[in-house]
Amino acid sequence: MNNGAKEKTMKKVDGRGQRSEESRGRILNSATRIFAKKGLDGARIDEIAEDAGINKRMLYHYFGSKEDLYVEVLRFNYEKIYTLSKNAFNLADDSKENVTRAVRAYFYFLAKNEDFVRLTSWEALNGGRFAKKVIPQFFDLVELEFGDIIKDGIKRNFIRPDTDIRQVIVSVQALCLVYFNRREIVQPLWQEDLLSEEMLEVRLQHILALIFDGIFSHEEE
Amino acid sequence: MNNGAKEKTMKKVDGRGQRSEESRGRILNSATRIFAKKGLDGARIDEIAEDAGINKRMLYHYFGSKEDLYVEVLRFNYEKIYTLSKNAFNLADDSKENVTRAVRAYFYFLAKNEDFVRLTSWEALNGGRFAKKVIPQFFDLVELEFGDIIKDGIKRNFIRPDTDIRQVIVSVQALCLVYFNRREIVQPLWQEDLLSEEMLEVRLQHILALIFDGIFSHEEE
DNA sequence: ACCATAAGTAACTAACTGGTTACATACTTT
DNA sequence: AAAGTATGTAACCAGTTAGTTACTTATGGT
Repeated sequence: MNNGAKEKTMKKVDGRGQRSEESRGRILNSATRIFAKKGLDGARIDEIAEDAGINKRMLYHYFGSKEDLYVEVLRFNYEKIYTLSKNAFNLADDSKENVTRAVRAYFYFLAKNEDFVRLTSWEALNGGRFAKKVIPQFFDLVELEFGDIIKDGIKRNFIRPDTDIRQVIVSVQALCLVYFNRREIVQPLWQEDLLSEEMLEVRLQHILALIFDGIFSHEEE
Repeated sequence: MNNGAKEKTMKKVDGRGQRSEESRGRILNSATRIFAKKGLDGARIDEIAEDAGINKRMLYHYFGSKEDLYVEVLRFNYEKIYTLSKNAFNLADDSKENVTRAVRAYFYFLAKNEDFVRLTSWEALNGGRFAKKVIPQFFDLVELEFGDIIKDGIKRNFIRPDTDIRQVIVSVQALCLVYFNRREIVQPLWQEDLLSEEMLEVRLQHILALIFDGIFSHEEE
């Protein structure tokens, strides 16, 4: 419904159409930040409108309702990681390199998109009620691409044949996500900046070491 | 403040004192369930009061405010895992057995206390703002005990000496937590009951395999 | 029996929230 | 320039929420 109106205004390159697109964009960005920070319940429409420098009337004009806006925010952000998986998850000859690159890409994507981490965390807590409405393939897509990398690794005998791919995918997600998800709780205990270049790399190397020595075939034991 | 009133009523074994303790307990249980399900913002005081079969007036009498009740709920639930770490985290001679037992205890505690998983997840999303107020040692305690197990493993040469203990603790938490945290999102994709005895054991064994082959010294590679 | 107090009830309020409406202005097309 | 539409504003509404108040009932000590 909003998409229809959007397209109609889109064809105007200048003037009102452009301004409406700008407004939509500003709302989406503000809403992303505020929904990420406070969740669907905690976020206030008035706050989003004010932050976007737009009137509440216009916000409802563009997005219909709070929940609809929230869903649009999810779509807007999920598209980012969808793009990531299409670009960074390639199948080369070196299995170890494939996994490393995919995990690194995923890890640094999360590091640089805290809003995304938080949005998905809120979603997890309400059972993916809204995420399901938007791009239901999303979760699959990234996982499928990563799954292919693992499968290929098994075929090439770099990864143990009895590896449970689904479990590995959940584990990789877990190892990356929780670091950012619980950052604010861990930070005061560690007394270090978990987002510094060094600490990020330490964490990533730890994750890779854990994964590889777990899933790669060993000669011994 | 409430503790004072509580103690005063406690000394009566029967009658008013007992009933007030019962009421407090019922409120705490209802609040745990509802806060876990909907979070601090989503939960409604009226809903909690009704669920506890008590008047809202009394709820405020016992707990002062919504936030105070929330904090009490956190304390009430954190004490459970504190007890766990004291009972299940023992140092025996077999390092592998120590780690296995601790991880298993932690994993099954989470499996059987979904409210706890959700409460801590909500807390992670608001930066542990309220958790910090209650038992600030909590997070440390479990981690310290587990850290000791790892340290002991290193001393006994079962675990690589260059192991970053903090990273391992976060990773263990991650591998266990995310399975339950994202259960509702993973479930429709896997089309299996993630909480069935079999699936729980599959996940636990996967976690243990991943951890051990990561942190235990190998002869090769 | 009586009284002080704890436990409980229901109705209320002041503030706030998501959502709406009546109205004004700016821009584009013809 | 007229007309139509996109964009914007502010006041408003109905429902909800956390928290309160005035009042009643039950209990235990004396």
